[in-house]
This record gives sequence, structure tokens and C-alpha cells, in this order.
Amino acid sequence: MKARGSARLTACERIRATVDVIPRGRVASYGQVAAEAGLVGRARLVGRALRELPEGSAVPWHRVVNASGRIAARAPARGRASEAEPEGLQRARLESEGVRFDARGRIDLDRFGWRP
DNA sequence: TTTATGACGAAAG
DNA sequence: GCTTTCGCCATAA
Repeated sequence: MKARGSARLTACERIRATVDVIPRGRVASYGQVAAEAGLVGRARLVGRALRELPEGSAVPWHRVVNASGRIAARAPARGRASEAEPEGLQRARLESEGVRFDARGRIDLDRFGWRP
């Protein structure tokens, strides 16, 4: 076993496990997930971890939003206008779970924010 | 094996 | 509300 067996999982691995624990109908901010994953101060790691996740992953990445309660701008403005995962998709998924959006597309973290 | 780059959100003013 | 800054990690060669 390598030293990286179990006591040294990559940050992305912990983030994946944490996001997978987010209950349905609730959303967590990147900082929230990072804090639960033991990576306080590395919220950006969560964003990168989600980017590395495969499409068929069972991780509810759509439940992760930024601290403003807005949809996590994944990579729609990266230059790929033909992206298969527009922001609308994430919003549709959250609405399907019962999460309500503000008229501007914002979520009330005070109401739907994940509280561990 | 090492080095270098890229890339992401949060916070503050 | 908007913009800029900071530092960290993983990947690739």
C-alpha cells in the first residue's frame, strides 16, 4: 500500500464524499463543502474537484453553489458555446428537488442552505 | 522524479 | 454590484 492509501486521500476524494452527503432539496456553498471535507479555506478546490468529476458520477454536483447562493458557473463562458451542461440544467435539477430560485436566479442559503 | 502552468471561488474595498 | 486580489491543488511534460 502506498502512503496515500487511506490517511492521505486527495482533496478531491474527500470533496466528492462530502458532496455525496448533501441531502436532496438542499444546497451547499463551495466553502461549506470544503469545510466539511476538512479543507477550510480551499473552496476553490471544490470547484476544481467537481470539474474533474465524470458526467456519470453519482455526485450531486448540481447542489453546490457559490457563496452568493447563485448557480456555480461551471464552464459555460470557457469559450465552448456548445457545452452540454449549461447553467439552466443545474437550475432545473435543483428546482426538481424543491429548491426555489429568486427572480434573479439566486437561492436562499438561509432556507435551502445545507446545515450539517 | 521534479518543475511549471492552469484553473476555481471567496473576500474586501 | 462590480472589480481585483490571494493562494492552493491537480495535471502534464
